[in-house]
Amino acid sequence: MPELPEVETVVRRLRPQLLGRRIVAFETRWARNCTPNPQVVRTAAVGARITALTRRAKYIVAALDRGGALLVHLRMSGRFAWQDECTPGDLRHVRATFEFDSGRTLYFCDARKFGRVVFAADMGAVDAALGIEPLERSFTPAVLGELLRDRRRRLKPLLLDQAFIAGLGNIYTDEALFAAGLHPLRRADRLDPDDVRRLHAAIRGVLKKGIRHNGTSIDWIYPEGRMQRHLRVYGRGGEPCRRCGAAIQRLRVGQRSTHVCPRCQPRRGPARIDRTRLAGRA
DNA sequence: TGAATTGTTATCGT
DNA sequence: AACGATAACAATTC
Repeated sequence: MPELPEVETVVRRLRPQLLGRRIVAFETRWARNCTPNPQVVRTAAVGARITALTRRAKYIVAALDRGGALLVHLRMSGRFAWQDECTPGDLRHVRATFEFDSGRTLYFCDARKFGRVVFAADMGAVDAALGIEPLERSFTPAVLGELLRDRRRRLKPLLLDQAFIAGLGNIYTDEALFAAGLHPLRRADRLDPDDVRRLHAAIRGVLKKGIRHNGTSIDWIYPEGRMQRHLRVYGRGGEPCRRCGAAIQRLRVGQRSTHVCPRCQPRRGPARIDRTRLAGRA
């Protein structure tokens, strides 16, 4: 399930191959995946040149010289594969094809058909619907603190909300909360400044590490990453915490499997001993 | 056979 | 009434 680091890895690999290329043909083999519809996407795409290939949240964004942008969301199982490099597995799940003026054809393969190909005439509207980019300079501890302050949701579903912060999925959310020592059920507005600082550093830390390792491999869907060897809690239910040895718990939060170390991530803030008050009572 | 996966949407409750 | 929680949904693999 590609998240920010996996999408970033895909974008970086594809960028030199797609930049400046003109799309000469587009076909979809699964009309429902085209937004708003296949006709609009094809009309916008065919004949257009790609002037930039970037990432916004978990979207791959191809800016077009004729205006607007082509967006691809991989969702659960989307992958790109060049026609001449396709595996038999890819070939079974081709949902859309892009032919370029280079003569090569790029397949969008997607076993579960959740992926989306979107034409956005106004990228500003897309942008406005998405939360802050955690790796941009504007994402500071102070900004995160402000965003959290007036939210009463539990941390885990809030961090997964793409309109709140862009790019985190189940894996990196669990890893970030562990790295910050915060329980996924903690309420957003109950963090103290030090909690916020640790969460900010943890989010950026796990995402950067993910990108450095080309993302996390997830069975056949995304085989190229190495980040899975560095996961501290995700997928480790019942195994000992690498930091304290306690058994990692697997729970369900907002219909998502959630992994937590009960000792490193207490449900309430760490029990700090207030010595002045103890002294006063004695 | 059912559990697991993502993000959006609809619905219900506070 | 706005926000939060919850369930359903799309489709497939192991």
